[in-house]
Amino acid sequence: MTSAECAEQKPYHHGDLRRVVIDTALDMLQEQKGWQFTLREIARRASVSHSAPYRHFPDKASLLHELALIGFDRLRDELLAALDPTLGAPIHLQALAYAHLAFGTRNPDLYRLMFNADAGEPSDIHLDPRTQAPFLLVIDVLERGQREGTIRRRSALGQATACWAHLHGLTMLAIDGRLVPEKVGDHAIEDALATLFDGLVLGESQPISRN
Amino acid sequence: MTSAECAEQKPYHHGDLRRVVIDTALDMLQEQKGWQFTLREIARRASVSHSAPYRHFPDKASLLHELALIGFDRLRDELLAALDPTLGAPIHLQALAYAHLAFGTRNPDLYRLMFNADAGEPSDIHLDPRTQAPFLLVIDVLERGQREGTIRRRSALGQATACWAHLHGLTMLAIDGRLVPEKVGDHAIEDALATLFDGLVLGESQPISRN
DNA sequence: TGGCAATGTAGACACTGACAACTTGATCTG
DNA sequence: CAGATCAAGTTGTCAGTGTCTACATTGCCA
Repeated sequence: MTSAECAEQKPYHHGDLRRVVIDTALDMLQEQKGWQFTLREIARRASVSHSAPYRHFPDKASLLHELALIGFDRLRDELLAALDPTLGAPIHLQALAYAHLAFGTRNPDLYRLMFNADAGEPSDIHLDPRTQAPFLLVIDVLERGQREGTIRRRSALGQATACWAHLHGLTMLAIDGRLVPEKVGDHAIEDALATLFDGLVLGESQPISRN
Repeated sequence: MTSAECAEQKPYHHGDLRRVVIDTALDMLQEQKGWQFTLREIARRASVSHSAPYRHFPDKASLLHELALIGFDRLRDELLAALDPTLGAPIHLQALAYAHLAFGTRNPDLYRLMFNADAGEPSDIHLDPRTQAPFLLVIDVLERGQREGTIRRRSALGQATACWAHLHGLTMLAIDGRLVPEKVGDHAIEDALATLFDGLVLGESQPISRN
């Protein structure tokens, strides 16, 4: 029985505008190319005056900041969902890799927003624990693999950075349509991941390739 | 004896405006954060009317496109300068890696612009031969290394994609200030590259670490 | 009951990208 | 050498944007 039920005449106060602004912005990120959506368009879609969103976000940059943090939450959730403790570390890493790629491919503009740290903020976003969660996940799996003897013994932090960079780069290239088959082959992603795992996994246990 | 010499009163026609627009835009990319410079600011700096640049670029996106292509030219030049045919493939790759990183670090916003393919164009930029040149360089070195027996035998295309992704990701993370030591260790870049080379280089010849 | 703080509205300002119409001047042709 | 032509630069204009200020509405608490 919320007040939003009598849709005949909308009440003066929206009641849940902050959430609606965020949801609308996320929708527009999915639709549009680039995150050059406008606050006024968001207000229009929410049937609210053009400056109402400013009651909830001091400026556009802070909305972008919030969206990026939500993106990291979602990425962490999707990586968590891909975890299966019964599997060994190498397969585990592969599942994480494909989950990461899938997330980026499904939310290209949100993904770009998360990592660009543009939008005016001095990229202090990367110090937020919410952005660190996915990284810590990878470190855990690597350390477990080193204890199991399936992962090459090196600084897990360095290996995690390597995974992070590799996956991030691959995702960006995929998002930007840079992995066109004529240039990079038909199995670019699998091949690139194979080289990453060549550097991580001990022994000849090649990661299973997707078909 | 150009007409630009009598600076007392500037002539009606600038004479070299296209180049000046590009150079000014490149300057602003270096100064500012983000490529949200304005065409009008460029015109102001060039002491030219606000719509003069439109005689040389149909819109802002096409200027960004041109800037990105110039960026790829410069990246190719810097990678070429790092090449030394007397060296073996592994060291060679390491030199390319550091050159790539240096380029991105020195021109962060230009680098981001090159890869974002945002700005409205449908990312057809990646089909331009000018953007392919750096990629082909890496393939050459990898194929040579495979013939020499210093590089693991795999699809060179896939390995090149792996290098490309790894380097791109690492550069982006570095540019975005994501590799803060508290999170990722003091030797994040060296460590991450070590894992890449673990996956590429045959035998125990570890790449020389920078100190 | 009254007032206050949160939330929404209306209006304004400077700025931007883009377009149209006009001006200038070099260059080419008869 | 006169004059057309056309690239290149100018002013003016328009819709749209982010952001600020002043005002309106309303739920809630003393």
